[in-house]
Amino acid sequence: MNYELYAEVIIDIAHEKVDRIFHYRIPTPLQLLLQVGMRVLVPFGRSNKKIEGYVLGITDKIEIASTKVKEILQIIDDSPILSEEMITLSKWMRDVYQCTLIECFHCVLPTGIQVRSQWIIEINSKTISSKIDLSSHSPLAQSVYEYIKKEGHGVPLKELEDRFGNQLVQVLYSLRRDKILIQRSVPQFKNLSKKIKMVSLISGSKMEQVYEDCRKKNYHAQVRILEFLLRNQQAPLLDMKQLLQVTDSSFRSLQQKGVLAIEEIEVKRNPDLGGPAIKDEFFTPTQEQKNVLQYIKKEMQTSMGQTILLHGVTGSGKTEVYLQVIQELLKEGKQAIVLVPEISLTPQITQCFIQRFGNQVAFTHSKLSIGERYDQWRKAKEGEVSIMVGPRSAIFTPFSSLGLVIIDEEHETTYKSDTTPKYHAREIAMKRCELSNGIVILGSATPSLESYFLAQKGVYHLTKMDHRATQHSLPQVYVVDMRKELVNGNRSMFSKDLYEALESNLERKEQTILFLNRRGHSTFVSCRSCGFVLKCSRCNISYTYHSPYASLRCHYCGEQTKSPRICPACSSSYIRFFGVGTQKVEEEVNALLPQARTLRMDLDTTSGKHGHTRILEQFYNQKADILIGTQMVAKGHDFPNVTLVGVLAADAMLYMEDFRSSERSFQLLTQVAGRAGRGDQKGRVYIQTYTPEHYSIQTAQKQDYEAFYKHELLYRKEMQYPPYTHLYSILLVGSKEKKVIRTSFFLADFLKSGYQGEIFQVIGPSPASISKINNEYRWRIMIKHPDQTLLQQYAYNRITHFLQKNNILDVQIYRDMNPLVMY
DNA sequence: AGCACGCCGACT
DNA sequence: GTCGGCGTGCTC
Repeated sequence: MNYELYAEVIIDIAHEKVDRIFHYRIPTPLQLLLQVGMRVLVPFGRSNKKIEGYVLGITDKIEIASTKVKEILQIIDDSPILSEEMITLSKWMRDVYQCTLIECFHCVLPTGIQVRSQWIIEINSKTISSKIDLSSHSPLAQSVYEYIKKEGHGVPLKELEDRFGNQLVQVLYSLRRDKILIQRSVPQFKNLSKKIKMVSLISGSKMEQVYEDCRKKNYHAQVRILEFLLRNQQAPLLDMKQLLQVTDSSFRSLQQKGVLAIEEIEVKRNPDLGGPAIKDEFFTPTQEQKNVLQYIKKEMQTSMGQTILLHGVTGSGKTEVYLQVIQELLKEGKQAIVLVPEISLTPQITQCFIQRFGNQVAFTHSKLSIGERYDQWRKAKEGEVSIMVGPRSAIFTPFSSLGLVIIDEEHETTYKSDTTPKYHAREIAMKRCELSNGIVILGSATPSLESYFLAQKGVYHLTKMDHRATQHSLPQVYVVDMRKELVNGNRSMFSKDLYEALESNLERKEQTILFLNRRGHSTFVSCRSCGFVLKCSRCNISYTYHSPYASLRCHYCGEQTKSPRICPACSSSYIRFFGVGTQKVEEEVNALLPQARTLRMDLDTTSGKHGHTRILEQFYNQKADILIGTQMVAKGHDFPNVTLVGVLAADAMLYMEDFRSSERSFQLLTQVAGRAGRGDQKGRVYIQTYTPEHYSIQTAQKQDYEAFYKHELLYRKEMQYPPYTHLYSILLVGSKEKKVIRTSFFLADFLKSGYQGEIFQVIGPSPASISKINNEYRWRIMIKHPDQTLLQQYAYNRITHFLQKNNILDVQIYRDMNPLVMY
């Protein structure tokens, strides 16, 4: 049977205009091999550039002229990279997040596998050299030609561009038109898998002879190798060299004698988790945990596709519940994904899973290399593991029968992607579990308002744990009014109470965490003479002063300059530093309590692969008394000897222009407070604030989620914010300010005038809260409507229409359904 | 997106 | 009269 078959291919170019199926003829030898979900290499466009594509279907009829159809060049992998389920999920994502299908594929697949091709320019061998006439070409063309000729082979276009500058394009065009040069597209395949050399014996009678021979001649190294292999059959070459203290030459000579084989085999990497080692304890569940477990197990059997919100106070032992639920799930031969905000910050929870389930667990995190992550992904795909622990992106782990997704600390904003598609891991989890009949467990001590609201309405099922699993109750929380400290003449960053607590904690040899949500030394630098504030030249944001090297840094674009001694505006020398950051806190602690050993943990001290681990390990092993840090110290750590937590400036995030700022503050305060008193001693928490009456602080002090929830919900209802409505955010970005502004107004008017019947509230345009980043101006438009689907559709239709009608140049338009952070 | 081709102004 | 700028349109 020999008839034409065509593949329906999505081309790997992220643009709406090519976000559709292209047909390619399947060459006969590939017809039996090609499957849906595979990657193929295809020629694309007028220049037949070799581009990778994804096969979404195989068909025998096409509606376009068959003369236009090109042929698949080759299959890239030996099996489909996308399962049917992942294709379905990607298509759903494309519709919901309003992006291209290829962007969804990139999101669903591990990074670094993409095949990109390079242009190679070479001399056209079909043109006889005597006939080449360069006289009509420019001198530049002649030197380009000479250069390629001298190289003797094709030269990458990039190399020519670097060498000959921007006039090259025209020159190449005319040389190619005259058939003197040709360009060739060369794909660059990446090999992410790791190969190691494996040594093994070749069985046969020769072996004994060689062994005896080596012994007689006192070839100790070779004897050791042979004896080792007789015991172990095979082993990695590198390990053997180290273990037996032998060199390559011994292996080579054994290889020559024909008794030893060295072959390259593919291995999957086992990355380091890092973090302090913890002891494995199997907890007998408390009564509360038992109840929750029973509840979840019942749900697992009866209501598939369900989402359960597990609201458990800090220290209530959610991890143990997760572990036992998974235990149950594994019995059924299903797999689980466990999402955590960021593993390199909290390796402990991951360790719990590894200790309990051993090599059935794979994990990923941001500090793994691309190859390491790729191997973890393949372990899941090939069924070697049943549990994946990781951040947001781990939600796309390719398990074949996903039974459970756990999202720990579900309120964390890191679960929302900040690049297209702007998905929330919770939404993906729910969709995947709908497709595979699994259940989702959202766990948090401080659930997001949206989730709790849905749980109250019965959309999610709610289950609670109100008590700590250890014998000790929640820590005692004190709110300190910093206004009174000021009145009493205390101008230091520590209140009297916190300072005394710090001192006594030091004496008792108990540990302390000091939390401040700002890194650097001083948060802004200004001139006291003229009021000039030093700002980043590329961003509309003030510089942060960093004390080592007296540098000014922009926390948005990373720009760094030396701190000036005189004011750039008025030349006075009254440059002063304001606002406290973690560096300054550390300095102050060292000055006031010189006997205290301090550690600082923020973005500046945690660079490198094991940056976090080093600090956490030191603190865990009590090599320091006080840990000073930003957000990262607040999250999920378990330090039994910490009995005191100080929050230096609780107001810092309370008054940002984001309707979620109260919620963020409450969550953060509750989480930090939860770090205290996790061991045998009762914990104390001091919250320093200038607005002690604020409900976020009041409710956090009492650790009263319900009270906070009720108060915040009223505010949201009054202001018509989520969860009572949905927001659609449009961000316009470009380097030409006037164009960005004009387009913003134009688009806003277009959105305001487009609806019939339904009313869509359009807010803006207005400058984004950071109105310039990296020399790009940012404006924002919001649309509000209570119905998410209607809002989504309206925004999509109007924007699409707008883009069709107007040719928008120099302005990028980013959209986000229900943004979590207001930029 | 990324490429090729086309149409127009600033030069020999 | 040509070179080289960018605008325009297409991609199985």
